[in-house]
Amino acid sequence: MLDSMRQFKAGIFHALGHPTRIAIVEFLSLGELSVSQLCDKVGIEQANASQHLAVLRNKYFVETRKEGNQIFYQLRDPLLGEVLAKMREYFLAHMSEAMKMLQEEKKAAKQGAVP
Amino acid sequence: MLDSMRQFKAGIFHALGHPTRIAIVEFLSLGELSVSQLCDKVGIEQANASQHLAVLRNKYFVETRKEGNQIFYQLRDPLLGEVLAKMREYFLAHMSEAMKMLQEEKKAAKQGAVP
DNA sequence: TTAATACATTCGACTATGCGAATATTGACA
DNA sequence: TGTCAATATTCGCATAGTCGAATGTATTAA
Repeated sequence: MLDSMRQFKAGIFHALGHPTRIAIVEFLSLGELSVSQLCDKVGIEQANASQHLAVLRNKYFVETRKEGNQIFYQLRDPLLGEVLAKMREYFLAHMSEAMKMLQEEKKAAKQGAVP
Repeated sequence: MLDSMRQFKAGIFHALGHPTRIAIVEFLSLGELSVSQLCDKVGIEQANASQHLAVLRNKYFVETRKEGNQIFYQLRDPLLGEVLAKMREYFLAHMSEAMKMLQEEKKAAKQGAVP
């Protein structure tokens, strides 16, 4: 049972563990958006957006409203915003490390790009 | 730059997006532990533990203390505990959904197990 | 120095995830 | 009805993550 709970928690984090989904959640935290609006803002293909939205739906992060032809997504619980706010605190408190990590990621990306 | 920030955030969530690492963080939140102690508590192989600890180290979630032959791990920032506490609130507020998700995961696991 | 212990890293196999292209579904409207 | 527009799903491929076994590296003790 404990293990199930951990699986649940990990699932939550995992769903937020992709930059595109972070972007989606951030945009939605400002208000509801249709899929095509999200595609524009985030800058991704429609199919890809649907896939990421499916992940967020499966974890009950978002809910949808159908209006004619299109579907509007919005965040389901302001608590999620608070979690992200706590995360922001964490980011600020560890800004120097954040920068270090970003540097390292850039380095790794460059190495990967010159094979 | 915004994108880098999102990558950073996603990296944080991603690092917590695995049940084994959740377990590790939960045990460490009670106090520091050596690797072998963690292996016992979590119930995983030593190599696997090292791999997961490497992920947590790369994200600066944990810090280490060497004592003789062994290495003790502890959480690095109580803020992380607060993030997890917020998450706990979220879990409690969505308990019914959590159960639903667990049911679905069990179903999927059973289907996968009878090919 | 050698042997043993504790931890880290690498390796190979497997699984999962992400992407765009193609395809399906649904609703609006002529 | 047929067609278009918006969204979802499926498919094939490539990449990344996970696991245990094997190997590497320190550190302690004999």
